[in-house]
Amino acid sequence: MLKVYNSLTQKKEKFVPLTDKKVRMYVCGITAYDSCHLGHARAAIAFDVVYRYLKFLGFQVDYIRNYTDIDDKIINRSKESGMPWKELTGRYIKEYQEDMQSLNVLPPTREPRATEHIPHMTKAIQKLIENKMAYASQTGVYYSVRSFKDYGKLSHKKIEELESGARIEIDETKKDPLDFALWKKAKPGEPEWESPWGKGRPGWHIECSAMSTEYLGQPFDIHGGGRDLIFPHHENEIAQAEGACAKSFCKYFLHNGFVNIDAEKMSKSKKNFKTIKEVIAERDAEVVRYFLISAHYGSPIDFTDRNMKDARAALDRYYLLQQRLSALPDFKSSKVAKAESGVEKELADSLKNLPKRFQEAMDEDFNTAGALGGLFETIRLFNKYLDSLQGKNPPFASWAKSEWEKHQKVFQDVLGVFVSKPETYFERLKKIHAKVHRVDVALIEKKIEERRQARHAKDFKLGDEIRNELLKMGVEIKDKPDGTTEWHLR
RNA sequence: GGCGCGGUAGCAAAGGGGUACUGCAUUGGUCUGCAAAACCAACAUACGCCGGUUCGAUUCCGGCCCGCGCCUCCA
Repeated sequence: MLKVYNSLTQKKEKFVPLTDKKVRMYVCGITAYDSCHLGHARAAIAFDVVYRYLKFLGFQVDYIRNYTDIDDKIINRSKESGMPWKELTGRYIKEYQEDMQSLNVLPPTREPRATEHIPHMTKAIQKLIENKMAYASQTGVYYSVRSFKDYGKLSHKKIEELESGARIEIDETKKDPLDFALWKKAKPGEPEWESPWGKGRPGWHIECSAMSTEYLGQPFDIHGGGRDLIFPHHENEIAQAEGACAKSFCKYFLHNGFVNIDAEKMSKSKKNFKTIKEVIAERDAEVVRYFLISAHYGSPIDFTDRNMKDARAALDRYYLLQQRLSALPDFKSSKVAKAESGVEKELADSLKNLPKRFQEAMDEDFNTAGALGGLFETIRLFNKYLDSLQGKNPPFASWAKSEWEKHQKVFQDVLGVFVSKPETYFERLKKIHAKVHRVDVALIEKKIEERRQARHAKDFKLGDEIRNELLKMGVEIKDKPDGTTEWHLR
């Protein structure tokens, strides 16, 4: 039974979709005016895992993730750069999609853009005006926050408290400082669309309530996004959707935690961000994805060199086992091989329990960290078994391998990691690290060849000297039984 | 000031009323010409502090301290 932490109720609740076997989910995407950073990657991956797990559970999932392709930041950036807004947003949407592909994030069912849904938004605004929840002024149309009695139910804030803390805004024709814009009238030279209140553009919040309800209906099941969107963005979406048609907006609100740098939130305004492209180039996309799912999606996660190295080490451990396993014969028989020795029984049990343990963890609000814990326990036992193998009971060996591979499929499908061939993975990392640490691969290989010759001539002293020399360069070597030597960078 | 999230070993991170999944690091060992990898063993006098409930709490309740976040755009 899947349970999810619902920000609305502040509790972990049983997940029961509104329509049997169907899940309708909307996640706030990006504002396309600049390159995306790790924080955006985290949100995307968090909900990608939600999407994948729901599908794994057999739900038919309708997953919408939007692009904000018009707003003040876009207009400003367009002015600064001289690039037309449409070209600008097109460029960054494309870049985002490339980033998502490298991170193995599945495309949602639909990725609507705000500017393609202006008529729906104006219709929604009209409805709000009719319901006396909104009013037009000289500068645009505003939502009257006080007219919505449930305002604050998501962020658990009270209007009076907001009032006292509200910052003073200049040049507003709002009736109340808390009211927010549904429609902004265009200033000369700004992008504009027709509306009953004059040419202009939609406010930020209306796009999400309009597009989500257009594609998913009202109410729908899951609304996701970063924690920073709880207020005011999601709070305002609720006010708009429920103010317009007196039906509940969405059943479960899920929010992901931030990526921190030095224990502080990564963000554009603090200028302490790392773009997705940068991090992928420096540490590998699969390592980045592993890192981001190694903690629960709702908690903060600290981006540090050490944490990234740990993530890489864990993934290395996984692929090292895969490499060992490739030497085992494939499973041919249809009969389940019997575990004989103690280690075999231990491994067989662990393999048997792995899917259960995986699902139990994932059922607890998508606990990816817990799921990985179970996997690594099996990895340890598999290594132990392989160490004690000595060619006994080969049917069990190949059966265990096939069981393992069967379960890997689930991890790959749901978590989106462990998807490479071991050789490809190590090759990729070798290249990245050689580049990042500026080491000369040709030189390393030359040294290794020198060492091979020295060892062949039984000159172990020279061989060890070369090995130490390489170690000083950060190169670690591994002599394989077949006489070849592998290397990797520390 | 209001609201929210969190504080688990050297680091990271699960768990959860009956004495702690996992990854990295450290120490000793097995293996290896030596290494590396792997495996074995050791490593938290009990999970921020103080009270309460309980036969029993790190896990529940209350208070406190500390960190982070939102209250302006933000994944």
